[in-house]
Amino acid sequence: MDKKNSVDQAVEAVADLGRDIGDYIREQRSNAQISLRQLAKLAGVSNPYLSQIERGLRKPSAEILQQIAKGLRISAEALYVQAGILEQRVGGAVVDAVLADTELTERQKQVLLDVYETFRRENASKHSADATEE
Amino acid sequence: MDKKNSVDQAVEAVADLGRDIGDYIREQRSNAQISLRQLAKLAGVSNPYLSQIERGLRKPSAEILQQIAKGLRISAEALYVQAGILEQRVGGAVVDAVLADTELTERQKQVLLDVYETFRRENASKHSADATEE
DNA sequence: GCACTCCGCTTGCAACTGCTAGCACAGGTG
DNA sequence: CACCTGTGCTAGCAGTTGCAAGCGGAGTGC
Repeated sequence: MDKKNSVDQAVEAVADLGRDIGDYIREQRSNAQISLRQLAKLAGVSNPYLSQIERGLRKPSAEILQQIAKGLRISAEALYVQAGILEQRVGGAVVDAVLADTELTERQKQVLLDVYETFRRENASKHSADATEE
Repeated sequence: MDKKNSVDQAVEAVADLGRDIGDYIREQRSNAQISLRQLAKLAGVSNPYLSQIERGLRKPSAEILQQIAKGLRISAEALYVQAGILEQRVGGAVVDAVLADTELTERQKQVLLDVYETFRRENASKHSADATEE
């Protein structure tokens, strides 16, 4: 019984993953205000396939994600993260990378990290404001 | 004739890509001094398939690469770069981290990377000036 | 000789990926 | 009305991916 529930949950989790990347792509496409066919053309993939991806029916390869990212004018990495291919390391991948960068002075590092934190704060408060309005 | 040569070259280029990741995996495995079967077991993929990958006969998905990376105890990103899924960007770690950060908008990412590149350019010219004095 | 373990590889197959042809619907034009 | 363009989706298919079963070879111990 417990094992069955565990398998069911795993299946649902996988299905959710497909929906995650599909929802994300649809959202970005909506933000860009282009139709499914337009994005498919920009990305160089077939529009039925893009439709299936958005609805979580198919799981695209990294190459297809790369093409979709190009069509959306966003980084492929962002799509990889949504697809679970690339890890989004919480709390500090950017911080770590900046601090470790030997081509920057310490002062420049601080400036960069200040800008980064400012952006993050802006996005966090905008996110809270959205939640408050709803 | 020209078109045929162009197609041939494209085919060879694709085959080379397969050999690139395959050679790289074999090399890492050799460094780790483990057999193909041992790595396959550690990675959780079938050993015939791993063999085919190493010989460039098959093109593994990102998920399989992730598993192989785990078995080799190396980062998945290193394999993605070899497979052409991920770009190895100049100034890599910072750029990669910024692009993959889902808490930033695409515009903020560009701003941050612009600042970063500006700093690096400053340091590069300062570095050249130092070299000239020496 | 035999049986066993390890090695890397071949083969055939099921499931999956990405595509083409085409559908139904909505809106606009003459 | 017919025709056109645009929209997102269905269905069937060819090619690809990843696997299991099994092979031949090498080495070891009885």
